[in-house]
Amino acid sequence: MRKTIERRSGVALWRQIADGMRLAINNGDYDDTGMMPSEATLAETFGVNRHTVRSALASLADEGMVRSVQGVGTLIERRDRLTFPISRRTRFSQGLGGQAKELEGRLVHQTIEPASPIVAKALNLATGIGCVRLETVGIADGKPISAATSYFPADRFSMIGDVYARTGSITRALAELGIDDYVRCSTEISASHAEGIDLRLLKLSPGAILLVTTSVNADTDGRPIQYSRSRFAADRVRFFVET
Amino acid sequence: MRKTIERRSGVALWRQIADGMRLAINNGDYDDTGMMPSEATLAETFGVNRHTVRSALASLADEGMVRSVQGVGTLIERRDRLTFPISRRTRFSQGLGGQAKELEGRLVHQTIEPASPIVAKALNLATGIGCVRLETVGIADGKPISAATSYFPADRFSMIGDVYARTGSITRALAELGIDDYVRCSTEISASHAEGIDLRLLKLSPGAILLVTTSVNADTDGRPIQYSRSRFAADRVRFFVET
DNA sequence: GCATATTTGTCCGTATGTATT
DNA sequence: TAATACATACGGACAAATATG
Repeated sequence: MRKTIERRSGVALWRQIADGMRLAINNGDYDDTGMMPSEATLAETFGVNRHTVRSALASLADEGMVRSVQGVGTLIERRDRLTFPISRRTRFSQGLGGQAKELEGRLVHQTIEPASPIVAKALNLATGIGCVRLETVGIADGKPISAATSYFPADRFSMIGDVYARTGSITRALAELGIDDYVRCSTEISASHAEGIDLRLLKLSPGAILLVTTSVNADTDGRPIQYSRSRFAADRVRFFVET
Repeated sequence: MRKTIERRSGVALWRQIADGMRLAINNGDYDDTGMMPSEATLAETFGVNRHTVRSALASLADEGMVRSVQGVGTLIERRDRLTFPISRRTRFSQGLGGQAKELEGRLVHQTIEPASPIVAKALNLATGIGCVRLETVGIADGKPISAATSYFPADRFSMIGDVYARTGSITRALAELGIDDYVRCSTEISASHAEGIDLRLLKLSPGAILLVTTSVNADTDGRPIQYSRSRFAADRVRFFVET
C-alpha cells in the first residue's frame, strides 16, 4: 500500500510520515507482529529516503509510541484509544469500565468570574452573574486524556473547586453539594489542532489533533448546572453515540 | 491575544499560522469588521516576520477563505462550519436547513464485494455475503464536505449505486428501493489527519484534520441496512448531539 | 485636486532547516 | 559523514493601491 506524501506543503515529510504511522498503529495495522516494518520497507512504502523515515520513527519514539532496537527492529509500545459513550448519562469516569485501570481528575486552576454572554446563555443566567471556572485534566492510567474548562453558577456551587480537588470527580463533587443526579443536555463536537496550554496539559506534540466537545449538564429539574469545553487528545479517544 | 507558534516542530510556521487564522475565522473572531487585521498586526500577534504572515494569508487566499486587496487589507470571503445534528434521524441532506444553499451527493465508485468480518458484524450478516460498497462525496455549495464508504447488503440493494448516482441522495435512493424510513442506530466519532485519497476527494492540504464517523442505519424493523465510514473535513463541520 | 498615512505587493540578500545522494 | 539542492524564515527597502481629511 503506497501512502500519499506531499512535498512543499508546509508540513515536513518526516512529520507527515510520523502522523501516517501513528494512525496505522492506532488502527491496528501492525497488530499481527507488534512491530513496524523495516526502515527500508517503510522508505519504499512512503517513497522517501531512509533517513527521512528514521526522523519520523525518532519522533514516534520520542512520544513513547515505538522503541527501536538495533539488530531487531522497531517495536510498537503503545496503541490505545479509549471509547467514550455520549448519552444523557455521560460522565468522564463512567462508561470506561475495563478500558483503564486507574482514573483521575486533577484540578489545574479555579477562579470566580462574571459569566460571559456565551456562558450565561448556556447556563440560563444573566450576563455578568458570578460563575466558578474550573480548569481540569482527566487522566487514565497516568496518561492525560482530556483538558476541560467548566463553568458552574457560583451561587449554588461556590465550593465545587475545593471538593473536586479532593474527590477528583465532578460527579462526586456535585453529589457532595446536593446534586444526586444530573443529565447531559447537549454535546457539540469539533476537531482542531492542539495549541498553547493544551499541548502542555495533554503532553502532545505540535500538529496533534484535539477532539473538542462543548456540553451542557442539567439537574433533574432541567436547570443547567455545568457548561464545559473539553479538549480530548484525538489519538487516545473516540466517542460513541447510541441513538 | 498571543497565539502559540512552535518552531522546529516539523510544521512550517506559515502553516501553523494559516491553521490558527482559519480556526479564528470559522470561530467568528473577525465578524465585526469582516476583515483580517493588517499584516503588520498579525506579524506582531504571532511573533513572526510579515513575510511569514503573508505566506499564511496566501495559503488561505488559495483555498478561497480570504482575499487581499492592495491598499485596503485582507477581506474574509468565506466563514463556514456546518453543524450536523446526530440523532436517530441523521441524514446528510437534512438538518442543514439554511446552512447551505445547494447539497449534492456524488458517486465516486461502486463495487460488489464479500462482507469483511467488520462489515458482516455491523450488518448482522455472515462473513462473505455479498455487499454493495459505495464511495461517495457529499458537497455543500460546491465545496466537498465529506467522503464516505458505505456498505449495503447486496441481496436487497444491488441497484443502490445506480439509483444514488441518479438521485444524489441515500435517503431518496433507499426510498426508491422500498425503504420509506430508516434510523441511525449508533455513531462512533474520532479524528485523525487526512491521508491519501481523502486529501484529493475533499480538496484538503496535508496536515488537515478529519472528523471520522462510523455508523449503522437500520430499517424500521431494526434490520441493519447500511454501514458507513464517513470522513468530514474538520474545519468545515461540527457535530451536535442532543441527548 | 492634493498631501499623507495605511496597507498590500515585490524585490533584494542572508541564515537555517529539510531531504537527497 | 559530507556535499548539494531546495524550502523556509527573517530583515530591510521601496513601489503601488487605497482611504482620509
